[in-house]
Amino acid sequence: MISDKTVERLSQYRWLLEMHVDAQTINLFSHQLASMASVSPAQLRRDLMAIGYSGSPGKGYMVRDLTESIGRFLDGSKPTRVAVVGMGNLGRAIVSFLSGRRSHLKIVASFDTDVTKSGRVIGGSHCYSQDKLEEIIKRENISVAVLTVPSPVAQSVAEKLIDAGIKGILNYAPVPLKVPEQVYIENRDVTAALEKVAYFARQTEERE
Amino acid sequence: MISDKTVERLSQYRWLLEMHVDAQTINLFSHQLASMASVSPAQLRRDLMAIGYSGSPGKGYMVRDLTESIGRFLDGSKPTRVAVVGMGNLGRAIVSFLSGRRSHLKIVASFDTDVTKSGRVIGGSHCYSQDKLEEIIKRENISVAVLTVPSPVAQSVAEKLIDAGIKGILNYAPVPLKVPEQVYIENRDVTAALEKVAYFARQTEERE
DNA sequence: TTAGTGCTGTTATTAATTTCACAACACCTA
DNA sequence: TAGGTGTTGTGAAATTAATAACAGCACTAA
Ligand SMILES: NC(=O)c1ccc[n+]([C@@H]2O[C@H](COP(=O)([O-])OP(=O)(O)OC[C@H]3O[C@@H](n4cnc5c(N)ncnc54)[C@H](O)[C@@H]3O)[C@@H](O)[C@H]2O)c1
Ligand SMILES: NC(=O)c1ccc[n+]([C@@H]2O[C@H](COP(=O)([O-])OP(=O)(O)OC[C@H]3O[C@@H](n4cnc5c(N)ncnc54)[C@H](O)[C@@H]3O)[C@@H](O)[C@H]2O)c1
Repeated sequence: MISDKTVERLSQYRWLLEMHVDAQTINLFSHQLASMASVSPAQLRRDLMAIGYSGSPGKGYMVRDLTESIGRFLDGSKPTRVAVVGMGNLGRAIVSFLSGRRSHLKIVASFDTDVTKSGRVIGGSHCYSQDKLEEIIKRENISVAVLTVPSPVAQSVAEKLIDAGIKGILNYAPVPLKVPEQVYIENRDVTAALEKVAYFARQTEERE
Repeated sequence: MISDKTVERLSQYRWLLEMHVDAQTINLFSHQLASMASVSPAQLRRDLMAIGYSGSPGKGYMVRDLTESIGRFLDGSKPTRVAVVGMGNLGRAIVSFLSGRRSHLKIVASFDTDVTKSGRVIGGSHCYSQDKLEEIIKRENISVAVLTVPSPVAQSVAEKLIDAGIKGILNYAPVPLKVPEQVYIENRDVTAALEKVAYFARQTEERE
């Protein structure tokens, strides 16, 4: 089984390969890509070992080939269909950011209880009323949701999503969701992240 | 030295204590708070040990007291002054979300190169022109920055921030910043997070 | 061809983090 | 008082993650 951390780093390696390697570079050494990603060369080689990719000594890794290998591993055969639930400030920012990006992550719908938001097209995808949630998720075969609703309703909305068949949730509400273990949850609590940064920033200040 | 993970969990414990514990509850057992946070009781006890807090057997932890202990540990003596750089969709969402929250994290300024954004008050804090960055950061004694600028400029903006004296950065641009090691960086790459969720969601789908 | 160089893949080692397990303690009840 | 129950704090064990180390290969140059 492959780890959490490894998957996240693979995603980053691919992004670097696609965005930060110029077209004429056809191969790269582990220390080069590792340094772009701020990880150790050993770590990078180990991550690639996990997906069964091999470079060649003296030659390194073929950029095109490696990019595709990571893609095959991360993306699977068909695009992942994604919904964003809660089209407030954050939800809209995420939709507009992700729309028309990576073709294998498709934002196909969004949901909101607020009638001034639902029924419109926001950031390139249709925003539906929350009542339609189960229907649309099943019909559109959506497997992943981004949850950006106010925290008091996050748990109950998550349960509706899971009942409707969602298999993974990227949760921005600062509540640790309680879900059955087959559902994968990734929590992104902004306040906790900022408090962490503030704590360590103060540590370095005080060390002076 | 206290770990990364522990600090993040402490922040979460505090949030739960403040928001999810009703006023008449005066004490809690480790298994109760642990279950709210979805961690093991042993983990919780160990985290509290790290900050030198002690409960009492049979009684558990005093809610008020524990909340304050975590606060003393995380917050330090004075509020942390924070700036948001790049007032696009995401920057504005974060500012409006954080303004008027936790009093020890103060958003005191924001910055943008776009003249239609700078010079105004956005989400309760003044948005300055990017030219003023160094001046304001020094004058306002800002130690932490949230970075929400387009990724091609993220590295150069980060360097300006560090020159101006910033000690910690919460980075939303999907580039791994290269910075001197005294500066604490927390990367929040939305795409990588979503790809990770999509990957594990697919795993559970295929396991069926 | 042969020796040399510099890389990869993988095993071994070390480090970090989490969980286990249990003595010691507080409190309740009789 | 004494015995029972249920919790904490923490050393030890287990697990997980990261780093180091190195054999072996590919290529170069003489
Ligand atoms: N804005 C940020 O930067 C930010 C940062 C961190 C965390 N968050 C969290 O993300 C969540 C949303 O933040 P926001 O700033 O976008 O808030 P917001 O109030 O702007 O948006 C919330 C949206 O959810 C909708 N909504 C409410 N109940 C709903 C339901 N039951 N089903 C579907 N939609 C529902 C509302 O109509 C609204 O449009 C909150 O939990 C917040 O704590 C936001
Ligand atoms: N919107 C999202 O949900 C989201 C999610 C993940 C990551 N991101 C990342 O966050 C960043 C911002 O995203 P966004 O959607 O808010 O984009 P955006 O284009 O809406 O906002 C970017 C803002 O930065 C400003 N800017 C440009 N150059 C600047 C400079 N040198 N100094 C200061 N300000 C500058 C622009 O004027 C603009 O207001 C991007 O790197 C993006 O990849 C956004």
